[in-house]
Amino acid sequence: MRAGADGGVMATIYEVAALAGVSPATVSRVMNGVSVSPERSKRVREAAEALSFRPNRVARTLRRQHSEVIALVIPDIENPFFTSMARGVEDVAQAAGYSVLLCNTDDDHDKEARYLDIAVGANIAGVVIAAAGDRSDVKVLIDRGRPVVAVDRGPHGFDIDAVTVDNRAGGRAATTSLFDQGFRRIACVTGPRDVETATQRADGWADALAAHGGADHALLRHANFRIDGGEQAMTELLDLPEPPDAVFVANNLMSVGALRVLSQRGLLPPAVGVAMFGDLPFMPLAPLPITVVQLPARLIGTTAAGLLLERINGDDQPARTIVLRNRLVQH
Amino acid sequence: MRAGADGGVMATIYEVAALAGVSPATVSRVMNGVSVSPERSKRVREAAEALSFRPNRVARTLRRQHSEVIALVIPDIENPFFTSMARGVEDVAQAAGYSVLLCNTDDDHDKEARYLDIAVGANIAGVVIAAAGDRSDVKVLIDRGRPVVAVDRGPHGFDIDAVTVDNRAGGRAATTSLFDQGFRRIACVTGPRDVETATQRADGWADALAAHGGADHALLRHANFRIDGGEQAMTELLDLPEPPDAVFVANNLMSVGALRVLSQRGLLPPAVGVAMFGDLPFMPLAPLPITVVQLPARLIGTTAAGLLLERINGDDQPARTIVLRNRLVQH
DNA sequence: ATGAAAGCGCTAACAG
DNA sequence: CTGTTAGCGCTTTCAT
Repeated sequence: MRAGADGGVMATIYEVAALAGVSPATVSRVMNGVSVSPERSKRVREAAEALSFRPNRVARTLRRQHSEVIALVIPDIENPFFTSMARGVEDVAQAAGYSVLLCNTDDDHDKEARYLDIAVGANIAGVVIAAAGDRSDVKVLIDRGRPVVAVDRGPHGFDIDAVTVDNRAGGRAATTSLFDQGFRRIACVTGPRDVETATQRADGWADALAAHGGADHALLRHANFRIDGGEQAMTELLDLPEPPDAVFVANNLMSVGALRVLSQRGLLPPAVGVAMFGDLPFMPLAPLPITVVQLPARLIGTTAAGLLLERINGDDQPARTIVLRNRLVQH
Repeated sequence: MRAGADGGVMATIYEVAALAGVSPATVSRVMNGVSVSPERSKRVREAAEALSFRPNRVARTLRRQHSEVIALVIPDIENPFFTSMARGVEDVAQAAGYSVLLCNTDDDHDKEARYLDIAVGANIAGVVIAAAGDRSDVKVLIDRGRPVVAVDRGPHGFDIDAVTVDNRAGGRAATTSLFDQGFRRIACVTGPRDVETATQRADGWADALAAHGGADHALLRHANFRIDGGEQAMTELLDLPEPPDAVFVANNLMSVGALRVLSQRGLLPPAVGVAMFGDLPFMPLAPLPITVVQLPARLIGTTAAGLLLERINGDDQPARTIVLRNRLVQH
């Protein structure tokens, strides 16, 4: 036994082989379930147990040129939408014997690029990515033949698998619902201009109002996709000379912010119309009368991980885009 | 260039060396910031750029016996407390050039053990772990000299660094606050018996009531640390012949469940007293009159990651336990 | 079914 | 400062 980095010990396949009186190749075969005589197999297993041998995955990866790790690249690990998705990815990956390397990009293209470089260098089997923006560059992976699946938002200009929802239709449905409830000055709080889900959802809002004299673009706000973004945008809207009587908020966290502001001003639904894209997480109270476009976050994750595993296993059919259904719910 | 796993190409240090007209060792030195003549250094950099070379971290790790990856082992990635913590860990790790391998154990000891085995085999530099239970076994890591830092809950019987909060004092303070508000039949909903944070917080509850005739243990409930656990326990309590007039709930998600049940029955605070351990995440409304023991989740993460990095860098002073302050807030 | 041996890409002595 | 070389631990032909 040799000393490990910090004085620990790491039994190798050679030591197991020596103890079991077989060759290293035989140990390798046993560890990988390749046919070995029962008698030797037993000796190997006992020797491995005795030495508390753990196969060195680093060496294996170097040799096989392929690791059992996938990377999950998301912009905000504190957003419940992405954690649900992460959970879905993790479940599927784990069941297939893969680990998940978590990459929180914070919507920062540099951080994202750095992570993708690491993924390449680590011989990652594949990547599920919710891109920081339209122009995220997954070329470094594609060039090396690593499969990539886009979720939620797609990096443009790459012909890769994607799992999304119909953002525009969702925005339209939510807004239409507000209109049907009798609201007429319907505002929209959406995300950054360079995030395609944000613009699509806002387009849906505009669509819905087009039939009724058109959307008033003074009532459109772009904010970050966080709570403070929602607070700020909602405050601005309420301070307008002619404030809206309803609002469609294009993501879950901004909805929290918007509702906080409304709540502070005593303007809770149904006094004012509220529709939101994505579920309000951890709502502790009996439901407010709010219109919600429910996103199948976990399903997005499991679906994406499934596609990725197929690609990892050699599937090379043309790129697919899977559009998952979002359900409109009236609380 | 050789074919990669899926037909991609991966330039090696040898190819860069050949193109730059230097030895592989020189390329390695350039990539690692070891002194090399400026002229050669430039040639190497250009060659690397031209071949879009990415150093193979797998090979490096095999050689160095040490990777720049730490594992974060948590029971529930969908719990905002752990995601905040994860965020803290990730920030510090990333700043120090480390990546984070996310391990979601789902409170399952087998899953946890499997992940720890993987961590060992992957030559992980260290582990931050919120153990699935008291008896989580990090021996496999300790034996090999890999540093481990416990957060939130500590696996017992190991002399390792830990970052915690004072659970008992928090439980006591929250309960005392309810008593001071005039409530007299104060129930407690806490987590599983084999999770030390759960029992400690319940002990705090018992402490607080000891001075006033003692706690009524018919009002104590153990549930899982999830929303449904809180719902179930709260329902049971309210259905008691003599229901409580207040409740101390020992974690954030169970509080959501408890409040949902209360809300459904029209029993919102201040009609009934509510105190909780951990912040209510994403509260969309103006604050209810609730007593909250605020946990510095992110700080726990950054602190733990800091300790871990110190250990990775060779610090071998005796194990430390850092107890972070939790603040009592009246909303 | 089993063993011998080469080599995955990199780093770190060691020698110059 | 620079090149040569020997592995890190494992898998996988290729023989046997």
